[in-house]
Amino acid sequence: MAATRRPRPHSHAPRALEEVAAIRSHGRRLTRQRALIWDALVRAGDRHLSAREVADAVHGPAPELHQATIYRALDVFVADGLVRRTDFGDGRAVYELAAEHRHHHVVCTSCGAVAHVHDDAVRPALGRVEAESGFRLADAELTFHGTCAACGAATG
Amino acid sequence: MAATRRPRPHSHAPRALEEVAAIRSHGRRLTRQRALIWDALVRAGDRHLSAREVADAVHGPAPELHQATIYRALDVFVADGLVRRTDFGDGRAVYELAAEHRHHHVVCTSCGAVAHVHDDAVRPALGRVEAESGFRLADAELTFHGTCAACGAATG
DNA sequence: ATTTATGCAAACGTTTTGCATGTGT
DNA sequence: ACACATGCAAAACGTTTGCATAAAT
Repeated sequence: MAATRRPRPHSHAPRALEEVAAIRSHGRRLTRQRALIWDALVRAGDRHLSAREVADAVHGPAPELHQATIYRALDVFVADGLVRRTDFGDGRAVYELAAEHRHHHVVCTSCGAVAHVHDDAVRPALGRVEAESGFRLADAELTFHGTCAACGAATG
Repeated sequence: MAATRRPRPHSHAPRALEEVAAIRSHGRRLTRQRALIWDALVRAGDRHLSAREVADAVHGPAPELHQATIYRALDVFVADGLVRRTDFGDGRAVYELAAEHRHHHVVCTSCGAVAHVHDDAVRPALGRVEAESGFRLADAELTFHGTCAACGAATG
């Protein structure tokens, strides 16, 4: 399959030292693949990416980078607290840098659109839920499901 | 909502006419399989069941009842508004009668335990989220993720 | 040198689908 | 009689895993 694949000598944008440090934070090894995956998340900013979208972003520079490697890298990042994983519960799960501001999501059950919600709109409720359930929700992220304005107008 | 709210006996009574009517509500056909699946949900009360648990419950009386049929029946019930489906976002999805009181769930990310949360603990937040996002969350159900008391104690 | 990470393929569990047969209405 | 529902097997889906190889420390 891969005829001539030569290992690119450390490619394009100079990676910031802090990012390297972050990946290495828990004694992990800095590999070309992890750097690429990390870069994809950095470039995405506060737009979360699915595992598939990470693959798309990364397959330009490294077409042979396997999806399994992406899952493993993302798992590591999540385990190290560098990346946040959100499962929308409709078959989609997405990843974004933990450094982004904490926020919550609203997903349109009709068209799948996703919007962000500020934490302060939600925090008081978290306290009440903690009190009632005895669970700790310290850094909980919520995913709301509803109907977006566009779909509401169309259907309603 | 039913006009006459009879105190639901915990036991499973002979199939009530209202239940038959419910299944038929949208011109659906009342089949043996659907009746069994429905009964499983009724017997479960406010304990939600996974698709697999419905299968287990139903395979006593009808061992040949195929899992695909269960998914199709549950889809129909959900489409007709008789059953509520909740996807916990950790690979588990569960079903319960829509007639049960509306409530929300807290899932322990460590052990998977699930607790219920009353709607009034949460409703004010829903309004704020609606305002901020422009989404409509009328009958939204939330799934919170956190650490249950037992796991919190164990881990520190 | 040692340990960890990768590529690959294969396995996984859940859900969906095409099609022939069977059943409620 | 007819449309609809079922059983079955097979496929789709996203994700995980075992293992030999490769690369980072």
